[in-house]
Amino acid sequence: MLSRLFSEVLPDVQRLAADWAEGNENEDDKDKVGKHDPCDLDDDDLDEPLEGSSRAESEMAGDDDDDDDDDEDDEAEEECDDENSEGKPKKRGPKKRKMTPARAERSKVRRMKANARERTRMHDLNSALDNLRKVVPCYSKTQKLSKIETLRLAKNYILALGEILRNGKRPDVVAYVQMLCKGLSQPTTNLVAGCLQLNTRNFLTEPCAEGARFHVPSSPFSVNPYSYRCSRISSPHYQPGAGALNVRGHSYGSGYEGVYPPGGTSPEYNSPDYEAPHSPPVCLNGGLSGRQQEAPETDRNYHYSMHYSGLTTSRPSHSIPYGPSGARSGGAQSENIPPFHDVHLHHDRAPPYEDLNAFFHN
DNA sequence: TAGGCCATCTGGTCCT
DNA sequence: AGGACCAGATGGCCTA
Repeated sequence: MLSRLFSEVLPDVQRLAADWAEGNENEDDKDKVGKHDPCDLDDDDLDEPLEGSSRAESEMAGDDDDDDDDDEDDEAEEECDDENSEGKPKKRGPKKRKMTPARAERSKVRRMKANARERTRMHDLNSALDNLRKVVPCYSKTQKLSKIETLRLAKNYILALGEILRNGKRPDVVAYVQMLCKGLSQPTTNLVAGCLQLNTRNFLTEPCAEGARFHVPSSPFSVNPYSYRCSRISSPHYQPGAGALNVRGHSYGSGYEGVYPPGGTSPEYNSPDYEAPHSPPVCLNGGLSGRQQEAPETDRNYHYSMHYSGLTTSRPSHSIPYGPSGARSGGAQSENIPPFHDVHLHHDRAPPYEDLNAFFHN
């Protein structure tokens, strides 16, 4: 793309540079305009066909003439003055400028450069959005949240974390899910809720033998799409290629219709086909990270071992209504969940939130 | 086929 | 003046 751009633009630029070097008072341009009275430019002048111009190019040439080639404009104005000095009344109002081939060419080059910049800008913006996707509670490399859903979820996520910090206590999972899903589309709501519900159940029901090492004791709402994915794959209901999540296309797999209630009423929804183990951001003890993507793999693993090893399983001390989701289906789900160390080893998220971590350990 | 999402082009506006 | 930013238009792709 860029090479094509350069190959197209560079010759023009070089030619323009050469034109410029020949002098601003390029007589060629004057000659080309010569048949027109510069002071009598009207719409017809702007409509003159441009060689090889598309509709866009024609429009571009027609409306870009207001800010380029002032030298030529000055020339035109000078000629106008000359004419006026001969007695003709001076025309008022904005002057319409002749779109000479050279001017059109320059305009074209400028437009192409602007397009390239705009593309780059949008790519940067999309990169930032991708980074944001990685730090919101649900992330998949293959099934991306839409832009708008990413932003909504991120906003809710920030608000939810702020709420947690403000209250200074572990959140109610149901309320947390509701807060997180506020304003999200139904598919995204299902996705997020599903992630949270399952992970909650996982953490609460995982045997201590396995969970002792990797449990997040004080994180009642740990979100880990990877375990989400694993639960699906390991589920007896899982069929490769069937019912895969498609956030963008809003296909979330059979049995995953409608909003998954915060209480968790679906004993066996088909988990979305998450492939990327990237997002445990709601795991305040170990998974919240905004910079992990820059961290090398070794650093990430280091962070995880820092946070997960040696932790002991403990239920949240206050009455969190895990009941419906956790109690009703947690056991069945957890049977199919691989040990969390399988998850975290694939995790590329470093948890640099020691402060927050410490806060929730107190 | 309709609808959602996206990339790109484009012109306008604002800022440096 | 040039670049950044923005929003509208357009067309492609994908899924239900």
